Amino acid sequence: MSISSYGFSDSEPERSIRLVKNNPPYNAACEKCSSRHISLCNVLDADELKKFSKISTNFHKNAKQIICSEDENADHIYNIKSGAVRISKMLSDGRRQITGFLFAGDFFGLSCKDRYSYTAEAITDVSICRFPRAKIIKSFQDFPALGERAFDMTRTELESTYDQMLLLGRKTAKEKLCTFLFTMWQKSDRPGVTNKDEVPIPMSRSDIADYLGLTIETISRQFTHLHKLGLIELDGAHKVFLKNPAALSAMAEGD
Amino acid sequence: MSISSYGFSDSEPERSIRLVKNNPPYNAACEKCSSRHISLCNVLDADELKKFSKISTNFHKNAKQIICSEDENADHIYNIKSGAVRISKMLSDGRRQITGFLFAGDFFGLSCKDRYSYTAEAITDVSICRFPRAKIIKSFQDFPALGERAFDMTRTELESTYDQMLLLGRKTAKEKLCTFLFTMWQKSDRPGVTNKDEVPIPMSRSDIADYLGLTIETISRQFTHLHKLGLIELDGAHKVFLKNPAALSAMAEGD
DNA sequence: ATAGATACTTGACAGGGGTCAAATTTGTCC
DNA sequence: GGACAAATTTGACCCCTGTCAAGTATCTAT
Repeated sequence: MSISSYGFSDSEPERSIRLVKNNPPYNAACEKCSSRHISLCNVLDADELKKFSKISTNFHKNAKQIICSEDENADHIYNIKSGAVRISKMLSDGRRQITGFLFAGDFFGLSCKDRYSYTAEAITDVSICRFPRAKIIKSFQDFPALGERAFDMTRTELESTYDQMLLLGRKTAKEKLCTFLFTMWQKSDRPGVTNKDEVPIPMSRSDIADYLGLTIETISRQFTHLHKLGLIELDGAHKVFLKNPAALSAMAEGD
Repeated sequence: MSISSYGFSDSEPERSIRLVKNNPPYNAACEKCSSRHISLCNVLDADELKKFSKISTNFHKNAKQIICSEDENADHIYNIKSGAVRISKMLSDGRRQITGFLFAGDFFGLSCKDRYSYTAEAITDVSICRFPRAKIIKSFQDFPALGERAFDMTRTELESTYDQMLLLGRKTAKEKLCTFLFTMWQKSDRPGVTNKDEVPIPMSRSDIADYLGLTIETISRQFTHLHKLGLIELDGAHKVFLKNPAALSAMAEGD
């Protein structure tokens, strides 16, 4: 079964279709977008945003729905307003590699070919805005700062993939999970997280395994191991408390 | 021993210093650059190239010399005119991951931070031109096509890192080496390679191992294994003949 | 609240690739 | 061209992580 058998248009919820139909002259949602300050468009002033918002469409996806699929026409760029998304590639026999987890403020889909080279799926319920590819590329010319911002974000993403390659190629299972947890902790000073030690883990063990190049059993064993070492506390499978972030970080680098 | 103890300035050969001193009003080398048609600057017309070439400096490095180091100030962008370069990151205990091999036409060093996040070393003798970071970013504004070209090349690089993450996280040793050899074969229709089956392998077994997340012993064993399967012939360690590229490609994907 | 499905954890065992060591080939420098 | 060093190959052995299986916890829907 190919993952591309689930097309975007098939899984498009009715809600977003209504939004498209009622699309105002400019997208009022942009002005009050909660992730605007950390998104691609944060370099635009009020006037520019007003113009830019005309090409934006908002929609929601429920957890587990596909946002775009490998080998599908790369017609849109997606910007996450809230929720978590996983980006993955698959081999023909079903082996999967998750190349990244994306959150509010992240964008994806700016392919260099005319087809997506990966699949994006909602981990949690997500709120997303998207832009037609041709129009956003035009916008990069109309608003050079926007193009520079997209370039910057792409370079940042590229550098983080280098770190992930070091992890995948050279770190042990324990180091991999420590790296993952510490990174999630660094990202977790967001609204909704009150406790400084608390790290919400929206994705499943299976997702973590496919992100770190391990199996779910190894992930589970390493969680248990870190717990026995006193480095973490678990409250269910999706909430972790880091008891010693510094030690975890050191362990992540093999020290 | 930190790799950053070898600074760029320490290993700068005298030859390139003379070149800097004799720098003409514009860099005549750009006009007749052999890698111009595949490089960053291939979007510039003759006039633009003349202006752009003023910020370029040419130099050579011998095999094994360091071009730039992790944590060093990211002052320059480097463009490879000929030869092969490896990009790597290291853990504190010496474990190394090579994130990519670069060849004529490739560029590197366009960091999003003020320090390089990786080390670049010459695998063969290399001919390189470089540009001060601040000036090339200015050039992206003066010549928008240049910025777009850099952005395109960065996105292409990003997509190839996704493939490499799939390889590192989910492929077997055999599949990894098949992928590597097939990719090198695809890149090898370059001047200097006459035989259609011939693939020059400039890098060492150690480099290949650190690129594929394996050890040199495993690389060596897999070379022997592929030879016994009749898929490759070896002429020394640095020249491979692909006897059946299609089968190798299928094996690279696990089919 | 209960039942079934799904997700996660734990255990037993095995194998792919790592480690250590030695032999062989290739490259380099007078 | 010969000698030494470096790189590569090959062999023996083992461990980390994967596989297979069973048990436990959590989630979802009535």
